Amino acid sequence: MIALLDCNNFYVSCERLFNRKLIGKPVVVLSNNDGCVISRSNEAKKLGILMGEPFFKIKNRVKSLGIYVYSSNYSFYGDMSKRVMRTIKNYCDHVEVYSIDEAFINLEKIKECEYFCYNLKKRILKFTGIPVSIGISQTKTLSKIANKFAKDSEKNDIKINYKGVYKINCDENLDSILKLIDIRDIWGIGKRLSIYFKELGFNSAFDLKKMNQNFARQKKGILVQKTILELKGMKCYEISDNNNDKRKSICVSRSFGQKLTKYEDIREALVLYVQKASEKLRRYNLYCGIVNVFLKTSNYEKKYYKNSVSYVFKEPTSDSRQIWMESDKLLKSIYLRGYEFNKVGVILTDLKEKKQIQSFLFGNNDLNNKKSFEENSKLMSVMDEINRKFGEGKIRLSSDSVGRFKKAQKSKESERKWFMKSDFSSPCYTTKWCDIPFVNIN
DNA sequence: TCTGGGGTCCTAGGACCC
DNA sequence: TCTGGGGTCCTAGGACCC
Repeated sequence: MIALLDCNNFYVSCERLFNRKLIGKPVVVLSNNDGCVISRSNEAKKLGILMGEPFFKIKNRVKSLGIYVYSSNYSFYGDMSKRVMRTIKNYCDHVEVYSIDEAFINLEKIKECEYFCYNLKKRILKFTGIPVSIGISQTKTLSKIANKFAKDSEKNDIKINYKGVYKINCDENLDSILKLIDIRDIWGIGKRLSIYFKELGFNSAFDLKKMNQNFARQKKGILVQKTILELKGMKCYEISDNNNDKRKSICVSRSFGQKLTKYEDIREALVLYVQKASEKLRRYNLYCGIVNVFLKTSNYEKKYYKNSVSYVFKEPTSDSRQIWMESDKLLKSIYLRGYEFNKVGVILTDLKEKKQIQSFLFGNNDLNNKKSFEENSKLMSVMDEINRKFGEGKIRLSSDSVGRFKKAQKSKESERKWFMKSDFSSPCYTTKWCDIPFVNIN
C-alpha cells in the first residue's frame, strides 16, 4: 500500500502557528505581489473564496466578510515543511517528499495501515502543530483520491474509522468511490484533458477507468494511459527515494509590481535574479551548461510580446559573473522598446555535478558539428586516460544512440568505425542519458 | 544522378503538478 | 490599476545525415 500525506491548507496552517487568534477564522494567504489567493482556510472556502482567484477582484468582498489576509512567507513555510518531513521520516523508512506539503509513504511492511497512519497524523500535529490528512491505496493516483476523502471526512461527517485517514481498497469500495470523483480531480488530468474527455462523454474517474487504454495512449499520450492503469490498481509510478532527484533546471523570475518599459529597469531586476540563481547553483554544488533569459508582457496586455533566448557555455560554469555577462547580452537581444513588460526571468539548465568528469570533458564539444577523425582521436585518448585512472570507464550516450552502439559492437572493426564518427555526448540533450561501460578498443 | 526511408538531434510548445 | 513562482515530462516536427 501507498499513503499520500498532505498538510491541510498548509500556508494558512503555518500562519496559524504563530497567530492563535486565526484558528477557526476565515484566512487566506496571497502570492507574490499579493497577486492571487494561494491558500485558504476551510472557513474561507465555505465563504466562496476560490483557489487562484486574483486578489483585486475580491478585495471588497474579503473586507466585508472579515477574512484575514496574509502575504506569503516562503522561507518560513519551507522550514515548517522540513520539520513535518523529518517527523514522517522518523516513523517511516521509505518516504518520497513530493512537494512542500505532500509526501508519499511506502506502507508495504505495515500491517494495520489505517491505524498506523492515524497515529502518524497525531504525532505530526503534536510535534509540529500542522494538521494533515492521509489517503491510502494501491497506487499513487488512487492514494491521491483517497486523500481527498480523508480531507472531506475532517470537514463533514462521513462515516470513517479514523478521522483524517481514508483507505481505498481495489477489491472492495473502488468503483463506487471513483463514480463520485470528477474526471478533472484526478491527478494528471488537468483543465485541457478534462474538457477533451468530457466532450467525449467521460465525466467521472470511473468513466476514465473504463476507457480503452490504447485509444487514450494514441490520442493523448503515455501519461494518460498510465493514469488509467493506476486507476485500475496497477502501479505505474514507484515511490522514489529522493536520492536521484538531481535538479534539472533552476529558475528565478518575478512579476513586477508595476509594468516596466525602460531597459535599465528590467536589467536591474535581472541582475538580482541571476545572482539568486547562481547562489542556488552553488548551494546544490552544480554547474550549468545553458543559460536562458525570458521576457514577457502580461498575458492580459493588448500589445502582447514574449521571447526567450539561450546561450550554451563552452564549459559548464557556476561563476555568477560569467552567467551575468551572457544573460546581459541575451536580455539586450530580446528587449523591445514600446512594450509594457510584466516579467523577466532566468533559467539555468543542463546542470551537472562536479564529479561528472567525463561529461565535463565531452561536454565541451561544439553543438551540431560532427567531429573530425582527429578530434575524435583526441577524445579517444582522453577516454584512455580515464580508463587508466579509474579502471573501467563509462561513455555517456543519449539513449537514442544506444541501439546503434550495440549494433556496432558486433564486430571490432565496425565498433572502431562507430567510435570515430560518433558524437559522444551533446551538452544540450540531458534528459535521457545512458552510461555504457567503456571498452578499450585498442 | 535521383529518390526515399530511416535514424538522430534538437527545439518549441503543450500539458501537467504543487 | 491590480492576475504567483518553480518545476517535470512528453510530443510533433524541422534539420540533418547516410
